[in-house]
Amino acid sequence: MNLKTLAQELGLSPTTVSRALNGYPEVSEATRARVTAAANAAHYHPNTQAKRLATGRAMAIGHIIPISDRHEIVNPVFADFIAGAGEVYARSGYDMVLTIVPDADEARAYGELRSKGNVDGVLIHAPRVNDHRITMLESLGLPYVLHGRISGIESSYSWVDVNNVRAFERATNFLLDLRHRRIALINGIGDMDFARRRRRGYERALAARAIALDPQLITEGEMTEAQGHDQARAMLALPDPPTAFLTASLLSAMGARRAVEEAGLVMGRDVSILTHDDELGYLKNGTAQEPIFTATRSSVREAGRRCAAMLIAQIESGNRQPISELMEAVLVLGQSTGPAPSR
Amino acid sequence: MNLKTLAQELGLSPTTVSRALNGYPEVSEATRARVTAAANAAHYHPNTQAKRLATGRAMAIGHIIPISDRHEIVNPVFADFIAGAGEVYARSGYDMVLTIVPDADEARAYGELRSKGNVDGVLIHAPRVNDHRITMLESLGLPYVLHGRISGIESSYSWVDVNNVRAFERATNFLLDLRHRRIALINGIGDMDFARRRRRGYERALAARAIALDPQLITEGEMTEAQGHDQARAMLALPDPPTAFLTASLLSAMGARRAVEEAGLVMGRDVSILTHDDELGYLKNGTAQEPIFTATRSSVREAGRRCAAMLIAQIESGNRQPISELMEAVLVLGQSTGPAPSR
DNA sequence: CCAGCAATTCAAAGCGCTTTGGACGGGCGA
DNA sequence: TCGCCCGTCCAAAGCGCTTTGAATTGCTGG
Repeated sequence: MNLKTLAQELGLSPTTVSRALNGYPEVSEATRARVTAAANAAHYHPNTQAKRLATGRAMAIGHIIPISDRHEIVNPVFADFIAGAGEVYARSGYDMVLTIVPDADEARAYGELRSKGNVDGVLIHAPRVNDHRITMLESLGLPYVLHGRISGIESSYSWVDVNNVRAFERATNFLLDLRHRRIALINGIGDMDFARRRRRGYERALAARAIALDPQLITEGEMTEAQGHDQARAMLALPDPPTAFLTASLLSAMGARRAVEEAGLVMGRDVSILTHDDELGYLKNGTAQEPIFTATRSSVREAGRRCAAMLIAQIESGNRQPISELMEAVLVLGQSTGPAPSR
Repeated sequence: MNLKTLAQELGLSPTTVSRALNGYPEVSEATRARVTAAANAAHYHPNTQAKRLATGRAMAIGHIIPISDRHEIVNPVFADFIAGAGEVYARSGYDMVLTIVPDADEARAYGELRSKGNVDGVLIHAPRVNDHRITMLESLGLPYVLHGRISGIESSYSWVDVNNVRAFERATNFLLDLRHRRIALINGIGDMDFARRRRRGYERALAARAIALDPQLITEGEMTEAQGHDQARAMLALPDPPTAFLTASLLSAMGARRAVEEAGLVMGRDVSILTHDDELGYLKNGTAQEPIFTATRSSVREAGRRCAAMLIAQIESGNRQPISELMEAVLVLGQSTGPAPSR
């Protein structure tokens, strides 16, 4: 079933049928009703490719996911982000096209996406410090929105991000208020921009109370259970071990908890753990009313929604002015933190 | 830059240029070389929409992801599966288009995908018992491959699946050989087909040794850390608690381990845990040489690759004969299992 | 030397839609 | 009554590619 035959059946021209279905005013309401009725009855949906070719709009948003041996971007956070963005795309009639590329080919992938014209814009994930993608996209002239920010870049660009500095500064202050002085940071991978910012918040809070940084208490890595466990265990074995851990993800926090328990200590009493919680769909921090871990909480799915909405707005308005949105994390109290044990 | 202008610059007709680039034989090697050189220099890539319209092939595979309040399909397993499939798509020149829909609209989404013609086929995730999607896709005439199987359906269809029955039968037998008699099953959601099959394997092994099923030792649910923890804790509090747990995912196993440790027991000595491990990229079961949990192991990413390859093969061959592939899980030995403690 | 053939190349139609520029007719004001 | 405008509809061009059918060229063999 296509436009032409539908038009023939109705005794109308394709022009009129097209206009009726797309809500143009130069068609009488009577025929519009007749046309929509017939279209529904015939389960007619205009061919996407033809529509795209005629309008020059791909009605699709690209996500490029680099895959490397070094580490995985296809992680749990990514899945939830995608889900949030996908909701918005679906509502707005956009397709989501995912491209998995070996990370050596990433730049080429953007260029091809552009020149093949199969997306109207792209969403950029997991920016690193001094990430080169922004300059590349600028030169391509392809609309984009960044999930996160890039510390090394001066020029302005569109982004949605959590206020990571503030979140981790508050978290650190919270632990300091509980009289913790040996606070460890189990961070995400060091050249990820969000990890850099979290560390900055942590350092700022310590500096404000004139507490010297102890490099032994700062680690980084892929945010897995094993990372949390191994790094926490190593730090607990130090001569002067930390009394509190700040972790970058729920998985790391779970690993840290295991290390704490293995050491015969009680979480929340002997050792406090405070983590960032992305509110992943399948990895809950207890219940909303009763969290297990005290956490800085910010929904990554919501971030996905906002990124998508922002990108679509940019595309449809044709506006190239960069816009941005900073989300604040809330600090929720769980059972994993308590006053520092007195020595 | 488009075909026409490229052809003009070369002093050739669009026909010839198109043929040169697409490898048709009726063009001399000399001009083909000249054309490809010019195309590369100009960074020319044929417009995807136009190509699709002209060829009638979308060069895209659809994944429909229903989203419900009840539970999340956007889970970690999904992310890894997607990554595997995406690798194959990228190599074969296909796009991956993800559609997120409220699960009430799922059927409609397939219909639209079909009639709008923006995919050449679809990959079906997470089949349930008596899943209706197969019959629907058959009637739509849209090529598909199923990741998993559907117990209630007699007709044949294309699928890739792990031999879940056998995996869990072997796992159960392994525990039985270690003299465990109270073996608990912490399963995935009950109406998921894979959960049903795993349970069948478990039941079959017990039946073979004439051990009665104890419904108190069988639970199901979303495979999260909390599920593993809560359900294991409840079972450990029974008058006659299990000495071994069989869990459906690494996350559940981690939860179960926590419950075991909270009860003052030692995993691998007092209580054994054996889990299924999907080999997720960011959720490793220790290292390959030294697993933490004894596990039935099968890479879901590899499953994604095989599903994608199978679907593309079907599409390109035009073959509508159902094909299928059964993957066997391997049983790897970790530190989480040991002989049943003597009473 | 020319018919016949293979190797190259091209013009033009077509994929299914949108959109521009008109055509047509009815109602209104002058 | 006539002219004009507005509401409604349509024919045809065009989006950028592929592909059919035909044209052109250069050779070969009789």
